Amino acid sequence: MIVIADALKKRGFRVTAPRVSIFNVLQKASYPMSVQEVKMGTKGVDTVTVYRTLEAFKQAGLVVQVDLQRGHALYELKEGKSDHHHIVCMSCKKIEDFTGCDYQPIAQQALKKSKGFAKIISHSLELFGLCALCATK
Amino acid sequence: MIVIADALKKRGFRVTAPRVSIFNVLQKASYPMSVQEVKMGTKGVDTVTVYRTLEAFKQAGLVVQVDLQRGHALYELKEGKSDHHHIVCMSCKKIEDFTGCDYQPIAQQALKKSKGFAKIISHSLELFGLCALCATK
DNA sequence: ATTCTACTTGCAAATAAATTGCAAGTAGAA
DNA sequence: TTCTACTTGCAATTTATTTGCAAGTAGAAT
Repeated sequence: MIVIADALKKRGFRVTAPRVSIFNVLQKASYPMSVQEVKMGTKGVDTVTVYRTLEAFKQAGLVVQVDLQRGHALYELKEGKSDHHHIVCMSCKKIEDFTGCDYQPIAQQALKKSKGFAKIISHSLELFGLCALCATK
Repeated sequence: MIVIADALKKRGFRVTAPRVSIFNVLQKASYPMSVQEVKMGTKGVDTVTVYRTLEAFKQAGLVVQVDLQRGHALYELKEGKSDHHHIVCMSCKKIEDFTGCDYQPIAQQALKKSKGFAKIISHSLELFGLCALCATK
């Protein structure tokens, strides 16, 4: 359990109401959220502030951006469950987490074979398919 | 080498100038392109047509959408090199391909462990890091 | 070759996503 | 308590994507 104020201070962020609120919203979420959803979750934080805060949190490594081929980005706390990814139903958009992405060897090999890359910092991996319900339709 | 007209007909698409043009642009590209880039590559195809065509090609399995955490989607031909992915420089945006993503076991295991998914159709995997040049700055 | 129709396209306009500038507000160091 | 650099909200842009519709046309049928 991350103590919000500490997490913010540790990274040089000021502890402000909008940031705490956004952090809390993300912490309660059980799936990656859109900017709009995060905004709804707070009480009155401006959309722009949500954008800026999520971007800052992302830079700081507090938050991860998730792209699920929708028209907009999603965000979730990195928190403890560091290296999990998502299975997404292409029909109903349901999202489930999965773990067991052993990407280190893949990343290392890719790095070695690459022509001009020095280091890998993060990765994204998402699976797209059909949930049991949508598969029968 | 895909014969454009055949590829289109085989999937029930009419062979039209915009489609052939868009296909050609993608075929010449050495990296995933944005809608705007594709449009620039053609001579006068409307932006909306590019959107619609890319979406149709994607549904048909001709084209793959790539999300690199920019504000917009990128597209590239699926073509022969089926299962390649990208290493992206977070600083200068340089893109390089890599292969060797053995995702089948990961996908199978994720599917098995999942609560309600029936099948996996596609996946995305991107590596984010720094190229040699940007890493020194 | 001509006809006909369903599929396509371009244009205009709407909707949605993300960014920028700036003045006012405030957390936290001094 | 003071002061300043960091933050925020609001307005306005810019960029991305979608939708409606009339006009155009590929390709099947004749």
